[in-house]
Amino acid sequence: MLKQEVPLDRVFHALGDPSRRLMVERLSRGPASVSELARPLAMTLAGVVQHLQVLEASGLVRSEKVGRVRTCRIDPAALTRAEQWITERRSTWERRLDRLGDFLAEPSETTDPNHSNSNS
Amino acid sequence: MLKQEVPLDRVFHALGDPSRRLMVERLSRGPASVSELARPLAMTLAGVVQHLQVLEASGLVRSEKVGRVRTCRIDPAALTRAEQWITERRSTWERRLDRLGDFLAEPSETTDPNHSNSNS
DNA sequence: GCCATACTCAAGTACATGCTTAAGCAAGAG
DNA sequence: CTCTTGCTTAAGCATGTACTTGAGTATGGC
Repeated sequence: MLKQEVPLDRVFHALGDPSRRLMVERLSRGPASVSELARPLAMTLAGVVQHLQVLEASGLVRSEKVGRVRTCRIDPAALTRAEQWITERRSTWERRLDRLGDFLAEPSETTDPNHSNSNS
Repeated sequence: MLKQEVPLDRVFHALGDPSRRLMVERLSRGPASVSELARPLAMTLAGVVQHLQVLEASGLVRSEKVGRVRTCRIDPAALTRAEQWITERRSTWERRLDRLGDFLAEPSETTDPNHSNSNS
C-alpha cells in the first residue's frame, strides 16, 4: 500500500485559493493538460505551474508527462480526507446539540459537578 | 438581510492552519473562552486572538463578550459550505468514472480499422 | 481601593505566497 | 531543417501571514 498521508494543512491550504479551486473543478470533470488548466486563468503559464505544484504537494492532483504534454488528474483520496475532517467536526457538534436537547427536555437535574443536587 | 456568504477562500484558508483547526476541534465539543482556546497552543494570547479573528472572518466561529470573558462557538454553516464544495467535486468525478465504465463495458466499434473519429 | 484576570490593540519582524519576466529546452508539425 | 507549442526553471518583488513584545483597558474577587 502506498501510504502518503499528506498533512491536512496542505490540503486545506491548497483549496484556499480560487485559482487552485478552479483547477480542481476543471479536473473533477476529467484530466487536462497544464495549458488547458491555464486557459481560464488570467495569469502566465509559469504562475499556473506553481499552483499546480501546490496542488501536487497537497496530494489533490497527480500528473505525468507524455511527450511534451503534462496531463493532470484529480486524486480524490486527499479530497475525501478533508471532507472527513469536516464531517467529523460537524457530527461532534451535532451530537452535542442532541445531548443538550435531551438535557433541556428533562425535568431539571444538573450535571454541574460544583452544584449540589438538592433533590432526593 | 442576513446574507453573509463569506467566500470559500476564507473558509479553506482558515482551516489550512493547524492551530486554527485545533481551535475548531475544541469548539465542536462546545463553546469556550479565548484563554481556554489558548491553553493547548504554544503561543501568546495575542497570537490566539489573531487566529480567532481569521476564524470569525471566515464565518466558522462567532463570539460574544460577556463581562471580561469572550465566549466563542462554532457556526456550522460555513463548515457545511466547505463540505458541500468538496462533495460536489467528488461526485462530479465519480459520475465521470461511471460514464467511463459504461463506455468501456459497451461492445466497441473503435477497434474497427475503418473507424473514423473526427476530433478537431 | 487593590490586584489578578481576561482580553485588546499597535507595532515590529521573519518568512511564506502569488505573482511576474526572461531564458531555456525538448517534442512535434510542416 | 525551422518554427511553434508546451512546458520548465530561476530570479525578483510586492503583499500577506504568523507570530512576537509591550502597552493599555475593563471586570470582578477580596
